[in-house]
Amino acid sequence: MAHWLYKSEPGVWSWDAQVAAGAAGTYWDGVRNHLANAHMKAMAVGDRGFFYHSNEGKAVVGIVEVAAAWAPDPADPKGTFGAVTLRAVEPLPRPVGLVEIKADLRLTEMVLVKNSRLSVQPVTDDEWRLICDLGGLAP
DNA sequence: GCCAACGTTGGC
DNA sequence: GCCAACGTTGGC
Repeated sequence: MAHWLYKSEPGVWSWDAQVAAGAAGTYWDGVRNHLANAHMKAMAVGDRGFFYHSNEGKAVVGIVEVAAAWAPDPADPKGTFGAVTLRAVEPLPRPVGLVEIKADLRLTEMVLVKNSRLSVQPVTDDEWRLICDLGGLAP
């Protein structure tokens, strides 16, 4: 099963808001980047991902999973862009900061480090295990 | 608040 | 179809 990372500015949509949305989850709309869109199209229900706070916090704070597969965004007249539905699974006992990720020589190839602007990113199995470990979770 | 990196737009 | 200009993102 593939792993992913979703960025969100906590001032706009925070981890707490995601948790409050409950098991039904929320439609991750607003993505207008083709690569991010393609990643969401590739997701399967049940795929897990990291929830990352950008700008403020700058840390992986929790785990989410895909509750519903990609569907076109009604707000996009062309139907090109869409999103999956995400629900919160559990918080990281210890958030893993960007500084910590950048300092770890095993994580230098992470998309978060190499292409920090991409809002939805793939995460390798190794990266997944490492960050879960750093965050105090069993992978 | 600045600026680098990236994506998109539009003129040619 | 190229590429310069512009807007946006996000780290610092």
